Amino acid sequence: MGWRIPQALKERSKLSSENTAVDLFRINGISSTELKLTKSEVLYYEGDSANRIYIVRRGLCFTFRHHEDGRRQIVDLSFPGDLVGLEALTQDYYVSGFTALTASELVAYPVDEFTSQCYIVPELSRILVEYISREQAILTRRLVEVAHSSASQRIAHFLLELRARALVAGMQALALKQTSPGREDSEQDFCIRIPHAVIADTLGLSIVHVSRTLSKLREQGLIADMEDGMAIVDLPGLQKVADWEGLSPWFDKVEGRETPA
Amino acid sequence: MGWRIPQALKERSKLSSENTAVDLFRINGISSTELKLTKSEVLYYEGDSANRIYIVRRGLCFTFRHHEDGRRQIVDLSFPGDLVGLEALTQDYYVSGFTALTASELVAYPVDEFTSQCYIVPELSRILVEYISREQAILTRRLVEVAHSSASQRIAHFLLELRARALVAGMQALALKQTSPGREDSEQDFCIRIPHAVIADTLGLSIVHVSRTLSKLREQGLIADMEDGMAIVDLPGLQKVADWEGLSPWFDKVEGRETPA
DNA sequence: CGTAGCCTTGACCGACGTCAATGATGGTGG
DNA sequence: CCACCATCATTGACGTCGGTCAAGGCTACG
Repeated sequence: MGWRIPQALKERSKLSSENTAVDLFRINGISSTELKLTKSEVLYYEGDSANRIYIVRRGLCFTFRHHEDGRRQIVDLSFPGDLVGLEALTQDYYVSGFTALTASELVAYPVDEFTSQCYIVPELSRILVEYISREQAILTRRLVEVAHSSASQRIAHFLLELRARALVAGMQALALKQTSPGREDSEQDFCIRIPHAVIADTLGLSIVHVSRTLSKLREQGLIADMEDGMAIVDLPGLQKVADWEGLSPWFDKVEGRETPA
Repeated sequence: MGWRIPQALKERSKLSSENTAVDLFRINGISSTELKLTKSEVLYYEGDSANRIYIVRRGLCFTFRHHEDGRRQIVDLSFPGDLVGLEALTQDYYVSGFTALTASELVAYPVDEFTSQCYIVPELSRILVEYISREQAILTRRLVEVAHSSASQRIAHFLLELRARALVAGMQALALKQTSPGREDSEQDFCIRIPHAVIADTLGLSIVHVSRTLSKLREQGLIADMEDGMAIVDLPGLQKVADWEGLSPWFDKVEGRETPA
């Protein structure tokens, strides 16, 4: 029952598109509306009629659903550049709600204008498929994580994902600031400020346990409290705990035994 | 903190396409190859180079990934009519593996032929987006489920999902047969035969606990052992335990309180 | 008859949830 | 400037759901 090393796995997608979604929508004459959300403001709820698609320009938001017991599951965070509300393409009502974690700016596109174009313009189809696939990869990953990992692993992974996505989105830090200018990725790294409740609801843990687990990571010297949030102090160490493989969900180890059905 | 009743929620997708995927692919001249899988045969592993897309014609299969500790997570089951391996559209290597639960027949399409067409032919784009969205809905749902539900709820829900998807796919039962001809949905209903290990790996539970939980459901008179698998005896009862809302993930109750960030 | 899967059951234990009390912080209005 | 309150974080005590280990049974199959 050994580990089989697959071919080298590439980070980049086959379908890299040069234009951003925003550009594409503009080029194709889809009308846009700017809008702002204040912290904690809800853009739409589960069950609201779905008639718009959005792109986040600034700020940090998230998509959520509610369990019947009233508890909240955060399905995914949205960073600047992310597409939001794609459910509107295939459904009449949103299945998830969407709200702002920090004050945010979005652009809204009417979905009917969108659908009339999106299947005709190859570029748009492509960006859609690509984007939904990416979302799906993140979701799948999170599913595996929530189903099989310990609290420390989940949290470590979550912090790394936050960092990676924020960097991709061009944020130097998360609703916050960089610790000391000039540092890159050595001991003291990235600074994160986010309520424990958000971590808990994303990873399916209780707030209390998130607090305890963060304390443990702190004791282990992996993260530290800064004046404006927590910082990743030992990036390699945290990556080891989280079994980090990069933002893309590629595996660098694959089990090669016969798979019992 | 009351429940807000949203607008009536519809089951149907906005983008209902009359042609099946198989028809569409044929019409657009994409070359196809038939292939068979024996029980437990693996079609591809995580890390294999991704150059084909498949459609399941007969049998029951599933997509899996491995956790670094060697444990298996089943990401989704595939029923006849389901598209498989769409990761090939956006990535060079499969991120998940795919294998047959029962002897199965598939059709394979080369992905390069596919990509040259799929963004140009609106019908194809549409079916893609629609399909991936559907997959994503199931995934999201499962995430919420795994994160927040008890073992009985997860299992009850899983059984109902199996039943619903099998019926959609036109299977009268699951690798099996209908119990007594003439019954519809009264006391004795649908018959399911599936290894406990599959349930466990799908829902993130141990085999032992799956066994225990099924026993409990049996004691409660919700399911029963038949000579060729288990049958759902009390459908409404099971739906109540699972908090079943139908195959589509629409909520019929939405919490309307302000959402704390 | 022996072996290999798969299911079941019991004993035990640990990770995580719940409840509750206490602090730290920061914004707001008087 | 301070009192007040809301939000968020922390910590302890305690309970439980579900994992692990191990043994035993059932069926299928060579």
